[in-house]
Amino acid sequence: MSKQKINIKDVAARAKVHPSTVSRVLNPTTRSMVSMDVADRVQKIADQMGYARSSLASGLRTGKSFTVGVIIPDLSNPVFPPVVRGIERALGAEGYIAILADSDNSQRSERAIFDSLKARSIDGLILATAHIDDPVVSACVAEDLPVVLVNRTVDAHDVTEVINNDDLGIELAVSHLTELGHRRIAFLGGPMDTTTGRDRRRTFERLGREGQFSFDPDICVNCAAFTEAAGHDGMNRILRHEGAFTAVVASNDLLAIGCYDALAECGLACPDDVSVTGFNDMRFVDRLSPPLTSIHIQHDQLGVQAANLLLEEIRDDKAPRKTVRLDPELIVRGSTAAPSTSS
Amino acid sequence: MSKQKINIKDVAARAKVHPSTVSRVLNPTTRSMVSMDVADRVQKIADQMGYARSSLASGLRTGKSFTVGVIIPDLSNPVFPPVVRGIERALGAEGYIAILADSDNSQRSERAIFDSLKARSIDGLILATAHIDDPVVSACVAEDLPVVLVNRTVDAHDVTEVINNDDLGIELAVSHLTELGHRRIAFLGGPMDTTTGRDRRRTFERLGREGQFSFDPDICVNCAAFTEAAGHDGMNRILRHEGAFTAVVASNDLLAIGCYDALAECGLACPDDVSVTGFNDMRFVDRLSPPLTSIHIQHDQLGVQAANLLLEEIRDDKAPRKTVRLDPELIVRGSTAAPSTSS
DNA sequence: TTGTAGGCGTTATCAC
DNA sequence: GTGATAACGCCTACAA
Repeated sequence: MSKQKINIKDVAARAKVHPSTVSRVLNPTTRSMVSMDVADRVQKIADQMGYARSSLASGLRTGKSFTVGVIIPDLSNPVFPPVVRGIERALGAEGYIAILADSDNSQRSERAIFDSLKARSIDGLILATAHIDDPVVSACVAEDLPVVLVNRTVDAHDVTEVINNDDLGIELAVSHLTELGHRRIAFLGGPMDTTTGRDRRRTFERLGREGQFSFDPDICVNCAAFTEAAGHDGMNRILRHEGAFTAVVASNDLLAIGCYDALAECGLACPDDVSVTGFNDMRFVDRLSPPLTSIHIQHDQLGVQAANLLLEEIRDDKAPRKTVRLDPELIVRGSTAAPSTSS
Repeated sequence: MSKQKINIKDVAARAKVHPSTVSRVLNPTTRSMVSMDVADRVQKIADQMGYARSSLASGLRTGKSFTVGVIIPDLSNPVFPPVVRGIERALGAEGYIAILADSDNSQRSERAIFDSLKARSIDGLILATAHIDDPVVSACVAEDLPVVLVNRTVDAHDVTEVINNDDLGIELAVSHLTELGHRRIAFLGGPMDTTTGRDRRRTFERLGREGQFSFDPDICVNCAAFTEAAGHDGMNRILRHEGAFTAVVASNDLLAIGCYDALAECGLACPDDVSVTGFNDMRFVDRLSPPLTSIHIQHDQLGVQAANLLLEEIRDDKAPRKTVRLDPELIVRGSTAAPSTSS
């Protein structure tokens, strides 16, 4: 049975060489130090015996664990699974694995997770949880732990990040609506302590001030979280105002879904009475009724590039911090239409 | 700076005690062996210095890593994220963490992932990927690695499993339809190499033979995968047959969505022409058009219980293998209605 | 090219 | 109750 864990010494004994020789053979970097015939023989025996290096022991010795932490704010938000898959695929290709943790949108548990990850001597960290002012990010920087932010970023530090071009995203949404003829546009924003929440709102305001439509702060709300419930709530706040509007830009698809609910409760039809745009183009929004016009972000690439940049930094201390900004795309579906002339 | 990792020796030096004493203090199990005052002092100093035990070193010495592997067939299938969250929550509460891997529905990569996990000396494994005959499960059993299957199971081994009561699920779907008056019911099944695929079909057939409706193998197909595309394809195969039917039982929500597409392409309306039931009640199926009648399974509990049973087995070699079968619930929505009298 | 020896940080075991 | 010692499995100067 392979029940019994076999180690480098066992292999050495069978191959009649010293354990260090076996170590050298099994290590791509040092393999060239050993003669071809011995190397082949050792390799064959190791395979036969089903030897597998203990990453604990080798990690202890070398200080590298080939393990990366990944913290996600909410795995049940369909934006993240594809990002996670991208991360895993890219890491796996290089022999790294991911410890995944869900912070449940709580900064406190993010911190706790971070501490627990540190104790496991991870080689690096990918954070999808960044807040504008984020102690975990600061800690990584202070401790020189390689870290890459994905989707969201922070203000303070020079940290590698792979984010969506949110300016472009909001521009696409707004110009789509203005081209349809909308002039009074409401905004359903996200939490202002995240860059995605804040920056999408900023861009929206800027476009308003630039005259692309008539900006009215009364119909621009910030939601407490990127959830359907928060979107529902936020939309109700907008509806309470007098300000007429013919369209809503939601800064996230879940908010848009909450918006759908609030509109329906008021007897407003989408897109006949109000057009709605989402953001992220998460899975299944094409099957809502009406199918949601949204801003498609490159979920997969977000993950893949984050992982690859992290590996670069792990391998090279001095690798410069980078910012990758991926361009999104407007996907027009049934939730947007020209404003009805009657309104 | 805490940049410099501090270890048990550093703490010992500062506290003027032997490293083993520090180890004893920091270890809940052995803390009682040391006098209260020394324990307190050491603890305080350790906290001050920001000491964090190296889980690598301690794992190497003790043979326990407090790490569990989790293999998921497809994280982008919305059934799994809540299961994963349940797993993580339960593991985290006990100081364990999860290495998550997505096998991409491929048995080959499942095997590769398994090997890579083994090398990381995980304490146990949770598999959501089980096939009826699964070499990875066999390997776990052979090597005495604690393993828990979730959602799907295997035939051959006596392995702890946390699964949905699929018999009940199909019964709920079928009796809902027969109560509505349906007599000719089609079946859109999953891959026959998974227990979920096979057993749901078996139950469906049994109910047919028992006379609950008229069973017709021509309108019962097995899909190659639990995906929309496979469901679409499968439904087309059903539609090609002469056999008239007024309802479809899909053995998974993604298949049901594919079914929606195929029906729409044929100009058949749901539920007016054909009623459809899904299975899993994954997130957002309540927002499809029409909202999908589905079998709600306890996603979260599936994960939580799997994690807890795994912890039991990790802690006690001799813990008996258990089977937990969670009862699902029928959620009636807009995709089912009485058959139209015209058909 | 291969062997030797020491240590990564922790803890089990023995001795005091 | 505390200290000393060895070992978990691996890697890497250094020596031969």
